[in-house]
Amino acid sequence: MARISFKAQVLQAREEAIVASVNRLLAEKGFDAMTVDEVAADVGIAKASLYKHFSSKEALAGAAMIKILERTLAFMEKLKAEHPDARPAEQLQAVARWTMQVQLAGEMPSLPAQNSALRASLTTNKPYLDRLLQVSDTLGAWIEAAQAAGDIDASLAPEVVLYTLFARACDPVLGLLKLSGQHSDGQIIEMLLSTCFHGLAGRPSNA
Amino acid sequence: MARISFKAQVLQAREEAIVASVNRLLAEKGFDAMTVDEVAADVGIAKASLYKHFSSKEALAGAAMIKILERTLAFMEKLKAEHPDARPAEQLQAVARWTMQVQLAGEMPSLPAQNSALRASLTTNKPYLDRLLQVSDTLGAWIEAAQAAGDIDASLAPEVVLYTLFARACDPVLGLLKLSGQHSDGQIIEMLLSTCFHGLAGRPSNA
DNA sequence: GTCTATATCAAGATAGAC
DNA sequence: GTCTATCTTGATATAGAC
Repeated sequence: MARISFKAQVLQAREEAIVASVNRLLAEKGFDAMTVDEVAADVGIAKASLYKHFSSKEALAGAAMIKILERTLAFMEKLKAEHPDARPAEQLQAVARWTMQVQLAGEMPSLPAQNSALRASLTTNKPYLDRLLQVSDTLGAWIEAAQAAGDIDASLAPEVVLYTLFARACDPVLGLLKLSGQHSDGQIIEMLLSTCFHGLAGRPSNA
Repeated sequence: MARISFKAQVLQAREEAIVASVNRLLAEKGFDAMTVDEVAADVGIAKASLYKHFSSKEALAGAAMIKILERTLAFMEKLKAEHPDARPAEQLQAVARWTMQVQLAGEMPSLPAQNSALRASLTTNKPYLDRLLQVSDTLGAWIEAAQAAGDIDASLAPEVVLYTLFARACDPVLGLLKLSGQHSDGQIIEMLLSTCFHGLAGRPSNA
């Protein structure tokens, strides 16, 4: 591992602090409501300094997305290592549970599906696209294996399953339930996991 | 029914045209990306004229939401009239299918969950709140009946089911699948309905 | 690379004539 | 109520000194 100068370490730490702030603000208010002034104030530096590190608001969001994708990849690697013999469907459920926990912790950045400037920026952000592809590939392999094993509905197109898992990772339902304050975090997660994998109808009882 | 002057009819027709434009733009680009200039241009009137009808951008969105809630209420009334003996779970599924069709038709306005100015405006918009409550009450009654009948998982809090149905009515997954172009509208709806009511795991086969 | 101060611009809202 | 022209604001981004 190459030695890194002290100066570079400070720089890197600053960038990590920026990304952490962006991540939190994206989770809390979303991309459109987040302002660059807020980010700068939160980090404790001047806005112009922010722009020395990241060239645009979109680049900030991209960095936050890269970070969460890397956390996701790390979690999936840990799953593979710790439960090498788990059924693919169990791995998928573990990932879904983890994304909900991240969401409950206020650490899941969620981007608007429709902002075109942001989309344009992300689709030319290679580091982001690489990690997105890597996450999709790992999940895709588990999905197909789970379908072959009969644990995930084989009549569903794999991309439907994949998109659904991504969508549930930032589903507004979780935030609404949390806001209503009538259930514990654990209850919320178990109910949403159940609706995700077994639907509103639930597992049929043997009547 | 009171007679309405010709002038008032023209006015009303104009307002309906405005709401229709807003509805389409909200469905297409979302609240934040929609501009009042666009709405005015789409309707074919000056922006200042728009503001004679609606006092703010938030009020425009409110009018569109009222419209879609009224369409929803009308659909549910029709369901009750035409299928008085249907199981509550079937009614719920029919509503979910209908909302997906509306979404596929590009007629489902979707508002950001986090925009605070918009939320503040809607929470003081009585006509909107009234209709929202009415829709929620009808759905809530069906949900509890379906749980009693064993067709909806009784271990789920009713509000989880309600929020989930609302969320699936503007789920981004549908738009993504439509965009990918690999499935017909009918296939998309059936797959998403299945994941909604029977989950990613699907109905267990009798192995 | 950090700061203060400023340019620039898009978009919500309004003035005032007709 | 409709228009054209304008006001105002908030937010992205940058200039230029240190």
